[in-house]
Amino acid sequence: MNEPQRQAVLTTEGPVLVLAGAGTGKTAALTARLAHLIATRRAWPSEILAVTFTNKAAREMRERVGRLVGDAVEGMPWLGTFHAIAAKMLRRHAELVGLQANFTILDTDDQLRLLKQLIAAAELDEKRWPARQLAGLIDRWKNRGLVPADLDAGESELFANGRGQDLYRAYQDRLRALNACDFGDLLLHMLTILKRHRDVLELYQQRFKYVLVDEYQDTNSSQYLWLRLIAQAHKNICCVGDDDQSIYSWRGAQVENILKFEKDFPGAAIIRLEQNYRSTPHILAAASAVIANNGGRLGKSLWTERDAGEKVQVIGVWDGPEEARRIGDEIETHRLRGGSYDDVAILVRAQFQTRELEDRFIQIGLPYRIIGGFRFYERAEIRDALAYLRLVHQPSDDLAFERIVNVPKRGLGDKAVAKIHMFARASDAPLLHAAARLLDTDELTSAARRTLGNFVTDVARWRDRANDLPHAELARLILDESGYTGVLQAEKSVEASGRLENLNELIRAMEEYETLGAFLEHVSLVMDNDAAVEDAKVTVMTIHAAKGLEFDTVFLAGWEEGVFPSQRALDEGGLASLEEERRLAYVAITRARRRAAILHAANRRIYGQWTSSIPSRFVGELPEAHVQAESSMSGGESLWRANWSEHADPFSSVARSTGRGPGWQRAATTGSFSREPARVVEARASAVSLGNKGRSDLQCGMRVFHQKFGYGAIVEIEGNKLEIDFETAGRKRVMDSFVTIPG
DNA sequence: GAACACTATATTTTT
DNA sequence: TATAGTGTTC
Repeated sequence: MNEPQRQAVLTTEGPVLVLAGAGTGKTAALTARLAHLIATRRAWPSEILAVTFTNKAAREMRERVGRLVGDAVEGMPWLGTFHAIAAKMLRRHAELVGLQANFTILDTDDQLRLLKQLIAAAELDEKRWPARQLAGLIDRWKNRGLVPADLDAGESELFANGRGQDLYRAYQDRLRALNACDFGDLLLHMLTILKRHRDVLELYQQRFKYVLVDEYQDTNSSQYLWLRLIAQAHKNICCVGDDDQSIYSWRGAQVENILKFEKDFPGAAIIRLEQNYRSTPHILAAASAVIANNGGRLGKSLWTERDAGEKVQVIGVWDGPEEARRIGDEIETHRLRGGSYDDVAILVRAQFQTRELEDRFIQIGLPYRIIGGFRFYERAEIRDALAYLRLVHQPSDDLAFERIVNVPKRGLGDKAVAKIHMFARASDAPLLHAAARLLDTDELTSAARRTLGNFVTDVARWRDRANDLPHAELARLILDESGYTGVLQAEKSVEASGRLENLNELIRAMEEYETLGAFLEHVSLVMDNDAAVEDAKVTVMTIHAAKGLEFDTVFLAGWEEGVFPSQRALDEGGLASLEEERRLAYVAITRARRRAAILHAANRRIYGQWTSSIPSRFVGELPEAHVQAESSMSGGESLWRANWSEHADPFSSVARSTGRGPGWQRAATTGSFSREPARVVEARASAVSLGNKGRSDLQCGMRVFHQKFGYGAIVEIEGNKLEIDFETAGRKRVMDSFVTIPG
């Protein structure tokens, strides 16, 4: 351990802020600190609160602490994610916010369905006021620690002409009636309890002699308030983070939390971890130069003792497919030199960029894995199976009931369900109870009555069996008896067998848990499924997903204005977003141990439209001394320049009138464009916001004129890209907007 | 309730 | 371009 790391471990008393740059051995210091606290008997494992953001981080920390202190850890009951810990606490005090201890934790899908119902009930047009938007707003309010009563008119105004507050309140009432809460509530409810009930607050304040927070720059307001309350008594709080790696502000994270730590905890010790053990000097220099363009940083300067290694590569290519081809080639070369696929990651800004890579990798048979996208517990069949289990576990889980009452199809359509709803509302009972009672009436058709009767008795029987059957067995029984597996088996498609396989996997996963309740809790808090160790593969993922990881070789694809930095982020958040994008660039570069290659394409298909683009401003911010640039475009750099020459710029007239939101303007005037003439800045704005459709006046075989290459015949037309056999320059690919029809 | 046509829409994502 | 969600028809 180096000196600052030792300090981070040994400064046990009082508030401590550890500013840990990328790759500086943060986790090692953190786990050593925990082990130290335990080994020196400063606290029992149960007296330490250690929070992380992801399950993965929590798992890793638990393992590493275990390795240092052995079984004495006994699991550390209060080491976990914010949400897991808050859920654990909330189950003990649920009645203080009107919930029962066995409350359900809803996921986004349930949440959305519920909100849709509420929006419909409020007689609002779901088209005009989408549930997703309301979900987003409520989430943001919760992140900020705001309950419905805290909203002012301005906040409420953000949805459906001032009805935001009402809907938020209705949503919370509905959740309470369902004995459920969403993710945000886990923290928000605990916060409410800690504020209102001194005894509970003191209980936790006394218990936790030491508090440790990982990734502090990612905390949102409610997490921050929660922490501050709990740490107030002993004030032994150690927060670890890196303001330069704050990339989750869109999720409510407040970098300010880390920036104002000293104010919140006067006399705090500030420790900087700056020696980097991960990357080469070139990579570090590149990352540092980029991030230096941000204002308001706490400031760190990373250094390393490692040998220089290769410069950071910057590769310009013609279009997206070529980018994928190039990356594929590079990886094969790496492989031929004895490298492993596991060493390599390709990081992208947005999920859609993985498509082209995937296409290419399939084509050349390069083994890859794409991280992100659909997660195991989000698959429809898994959610259906879970809904059955939830309903058996908790008969008042109306959302589960609704989800599966007609899955598989049993002829209980909208009408039947609407009647059950009416009945439930009238008698203030859960849907399952209402359904049972409805059977005694003549409200339903005889067919519906019979099938609903079967369903209700099935559920009752499963509930009975829950007492004597192991829950994995129970799950199997339910899936069989409900006809769910039967339907899939009958289908005989590849997809159906995949689903059956997933269900088997689910049941296998259940076996690892003591009780059904414990399993369901795990599922709602841990949405990812531990992937089995596989063969060597290259990894494709978003930069967000790569945070905290490292790879020998990293390809950073799609560094173009509009893609990265994302135009949308710029439009919405202006300079603040630009800086967050820059932090994202910093995170991206610092993932690499030995080799980083940054790629940008001149043309890219976005939503099916060919779009011209220019290199990301972040490429311009890379320090020349540490970069090796090349361009593979036909015509080389000259064509590149030709694209933006005064004459050929197809956007020069449009740029002045369209395509610039207010956000962009702010970003454009404050960003660092010093290397480029002002006119190019405008071209940048337009290049990404204007799509190009292919021209209708061109045909194969036509003779056309090109500014740079002269006369030639069109060989091929693909969207707005042309392949032209030029009389003097040979075959080139050009954009159709650059050619004219002579005569 | 299945099959089809039409239309709106398109980041980042953990829990 | 692709897809999801909605509406229409039988």
